[in-house]
Amino acid sequence: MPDLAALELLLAVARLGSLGRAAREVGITQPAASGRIRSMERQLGVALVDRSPRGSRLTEAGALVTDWARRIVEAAEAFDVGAQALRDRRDSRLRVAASMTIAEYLLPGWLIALRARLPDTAVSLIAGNSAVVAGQLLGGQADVGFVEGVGVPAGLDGVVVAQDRLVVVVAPGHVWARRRVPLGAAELSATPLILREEGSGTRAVLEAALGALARPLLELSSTTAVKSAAVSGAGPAVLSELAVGEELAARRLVRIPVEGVRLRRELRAVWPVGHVPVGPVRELLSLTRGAP
Amino acid sequence: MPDLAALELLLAVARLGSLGRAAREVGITQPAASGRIRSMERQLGVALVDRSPRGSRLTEAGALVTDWARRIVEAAEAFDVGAQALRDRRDSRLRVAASMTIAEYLLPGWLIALRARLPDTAVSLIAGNSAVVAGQLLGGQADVGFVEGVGVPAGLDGVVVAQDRLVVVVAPGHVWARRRVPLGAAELSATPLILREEGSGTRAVLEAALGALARPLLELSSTTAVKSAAVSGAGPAVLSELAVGEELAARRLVRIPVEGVRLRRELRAVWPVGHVPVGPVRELLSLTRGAP
DNA sequence: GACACTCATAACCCCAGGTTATGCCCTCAT
DNA sequence: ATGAGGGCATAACCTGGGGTTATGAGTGTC
Repeated sequence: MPDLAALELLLAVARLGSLGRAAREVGITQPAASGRIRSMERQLGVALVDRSPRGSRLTEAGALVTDWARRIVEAAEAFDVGAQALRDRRDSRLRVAASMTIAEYLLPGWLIALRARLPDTAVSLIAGNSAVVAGQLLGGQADVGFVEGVGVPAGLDGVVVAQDRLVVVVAPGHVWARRRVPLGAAELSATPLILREEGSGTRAVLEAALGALARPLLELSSTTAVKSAAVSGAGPAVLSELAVGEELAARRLVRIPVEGVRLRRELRAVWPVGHVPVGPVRELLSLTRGAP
Repeated sequence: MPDLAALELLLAVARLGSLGRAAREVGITQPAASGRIRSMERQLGVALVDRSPRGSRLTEAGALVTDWARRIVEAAEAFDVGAQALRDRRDSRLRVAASMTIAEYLLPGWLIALRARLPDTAVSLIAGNSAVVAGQLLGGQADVGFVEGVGVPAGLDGVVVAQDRLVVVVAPGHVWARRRVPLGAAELSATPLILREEGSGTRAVLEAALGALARPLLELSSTTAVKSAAVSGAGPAVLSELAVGEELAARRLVRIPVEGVRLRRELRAVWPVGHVPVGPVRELLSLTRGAP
């Protein structure tokens, strides 16, 4: 498996049309770039770039590989911006406190977009539940927060920035994967499901929407664990749409349509009452408005 | 930036709850794993795992980082399975020929799923346009093909496995990003757009749906180039929904609803007339049925 | 024909990350 | 209590991948 730096180099070559220029962009010398690309081609067993005395162009296979690589590099960029926010807890100009779900799935994308607009704004991130977020804001340790669930914590103002829908998913092998009729509320509430433990946000929403729930098939302590169990065919699970996007795209999970149930919760940006968002906070909010 | 192997190690630690066991799983020794995690914590400036004499558990920050890391590793897995298919052109048991769009966006996911069901089936991939795919199939160099566009090439049978929708997108700063009324066909066809060059599949679909088109704002030669131009605010672009999923999620692009135009094309699995799909081909098709 | 650009090759060098060997800490069973 | 065993850290050592500089060869362009 080639490493991240090599993939970035490949993207640079694709964009700039020359090994040497790509090398300069990623901060290495031309022979180093030449060698890296070659060793990558050896690893993959396919020629990736056509060298010519007046530049380098991607081959067919190279274009394909590059597009796959781009996805890795983009995920790495999200990781990087998130990690940086986690690290820079000191004297950041924009301090964000966010719930886990938001920090995990939405924030990196927002931060990448924010960096495009305000490249020099250092951002710091603290992740925690609603109470933690409220505490950070009221204690003056954060400038803006993001929470999920019903209502705004006391002492805070807020706006809805996104909707989180819960979806019912099963592994592709499950009988439900073949059904074409939407699931009804009655049937859903009568079926044992894979769920988070009692008290979790998603479970609360589900219980509120359905009233009674059948005894869970499995109770697990993290979203990831629920997802893995569902992927491996243990049974149907109910999860945030945000959490299963990749799995649905890759067909590791299949979404089962549901009708007659309202499985949404609001994701809100919040700030202390009276603090009208200005500056970087305002900028960040303008990015999030209308997000999925 | 930590490297891929380190991220995989972190995921293993999260899953197994012990540095030593994680080390064994990824094929290194315990001190090596210990060192890698530590150097990663140094890089990120955050403690990721709580070591105790009876195992290691992720910290809060560690859980967040791990979830971000998981996305990178999953993208890398898709890369890997694709790259392997590209390499193993010799004596593979399942030879797939696919159009670029499908090879790029859908096939890796299918191959991961297929590997879960048939771990020992070597898959090879050839990417090309419809004519290439048809040639490969009729010449006996491929077992199954995937093509986009209207109709099935002569001599082949096929089924629709997915719909590809074209979407209108703009950068978040564009005026259209604020509009709430759907775009009409007339308005769309009167607006200069960023498009692929004449003759490309997506452009053909657009022209078929709209009749006349305004002179393009920009004509570029790859989907990626169109996307980059749109992201950097050059203007509205029309692209396959498959190509812009990430950008929409990360708010680098905003989708503009359109009404009164049918912007779809079918993605089909194809095979030589008479060759009823059996074995691995049948298995692969069962995975793709009903995909987005 | 000189220059400017491409890429490749060769010789050298360094350190990140691996290994083995060992010790400390804690828990649990005898 | 006391060893056995699992879990982690530290230390000393080794290796090779990937970097560097220096140079040459091919192709346009002025």
